[in-house]
Amino acid sequence: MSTKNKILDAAEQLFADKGFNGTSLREITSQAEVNLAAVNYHFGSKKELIKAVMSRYMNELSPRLESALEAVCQQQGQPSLIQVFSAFVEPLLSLNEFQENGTSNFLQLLGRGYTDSQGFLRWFLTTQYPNVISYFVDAVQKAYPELTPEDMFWRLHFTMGTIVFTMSSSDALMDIAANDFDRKMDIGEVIQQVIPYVAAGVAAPINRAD
Amino acid sequence: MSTKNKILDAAEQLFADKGFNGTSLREITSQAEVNLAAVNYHFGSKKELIKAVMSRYMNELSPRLESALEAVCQQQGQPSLIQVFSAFVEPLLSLNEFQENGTSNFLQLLGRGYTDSQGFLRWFLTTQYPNVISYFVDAVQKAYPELTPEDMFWRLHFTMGTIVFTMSSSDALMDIAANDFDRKMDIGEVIQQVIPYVAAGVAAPINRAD
DNA sequence: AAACGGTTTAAACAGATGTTTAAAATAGCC
DNA sequence: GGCTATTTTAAACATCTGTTTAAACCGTTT
Repeated sequence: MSTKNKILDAAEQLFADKGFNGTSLREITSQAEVNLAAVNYHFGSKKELIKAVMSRYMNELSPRLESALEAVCQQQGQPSLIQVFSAFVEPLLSLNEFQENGTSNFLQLLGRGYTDSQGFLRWFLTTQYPNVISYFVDAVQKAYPELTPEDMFWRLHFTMGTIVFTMSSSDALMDIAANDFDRKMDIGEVIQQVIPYVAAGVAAPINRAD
Repeated sequence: MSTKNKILDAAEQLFADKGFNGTSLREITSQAEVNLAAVNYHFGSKKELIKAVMSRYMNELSPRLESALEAVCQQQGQPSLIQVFSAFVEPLLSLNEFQENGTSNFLQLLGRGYTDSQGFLRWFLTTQYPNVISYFVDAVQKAYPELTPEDMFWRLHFTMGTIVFTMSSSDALMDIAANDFDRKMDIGEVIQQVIPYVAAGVAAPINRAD
């Protein structure tokens, strides 16, 4: 395994667990068993390392996501919102073959990126991977044509929030659920739990009474 | 204004903007125009300061929240989920009279607390203010009796996630909305937008097919 | 006026942070 | 083997972190 990949793997795990600000380069390099200076040699800076960790996942995920959403859009008849959201499941779960804890790590990183470091990661994702977003918007548009662009905007961000936030604390939540309900869930089951919720949320009737 | 309150005000604003880890005591004390050592003198440590900032809001909010939820529970007839969630609106908006940007700041702080510092704030809130949560669970239970405790657990956390996550990036989202749709919203309108979404999410049909 | 408790202050503390340096080690190539 | 370019290494860098210290300050009480 190359030094570069050892750093990426260690950084990914630590970033997911403790956030970007909460993880030092020394923690990363000692877990990766490489020299401290290797990060700046291979990546230039900590900020570039964060981008590299996210890019590795996005480059794996975004083509699968785009084709899955495309398939839903192009199937004959109007797709349901459940179908649109379900299109995410397989690509997301496939990250587990790409990397250990891949699905969970990626979603946690996404959550971190929205709140840590003044949202520069949100800028990075929306500018670097605009296709995923526009494909998704098209799919939802087809499934729920009555939704105005403005309502769509908000509901997509609510959805993003639900997913990302849930996943960023999914480990803690799964622990609680295991204790309280005696049922051990994996990340796939949590995703299955959240889909009806977000689908119903997006499909909620529009309240123009106010 | 006392030194203690000057620190609390400055810390609140900075914590909301940049997170707990992302804000140093020197930033806080220089914005508050007090000496650096004042934080440790008055609060003991940074961690205690964080608790104090949150407590100031929770002590203001939780009695209002409890009585609002109690009122919804005790009204005759079965309350709707929209009513349950709407019970949060007035208490939350009342924070704006208590403090400038109070509503927005508090919700952002809540969002920070879930992801920053390994969730110690989640522990703090659930142990220090269990009444708010149990009142809320009761109210939802009444509004949607078919929901099993396990599904309830997940959907309440999805809801928490939606709210908190949306609000923690509400400033950025409101900016985008103002640009794209030429409509300036305030925090109250965002809350009104999110209520149908979370109400429909919690009310979603249970999928036991898997 | 003196003594006192509470508060503020400047300074220093020890440790952690991201980054840079220059020498050492390693690899690939003629 | 000898040369070159890439990579690794230990050490130092300057800066920032939360916290502590001890002296100074202030209003109150004796």
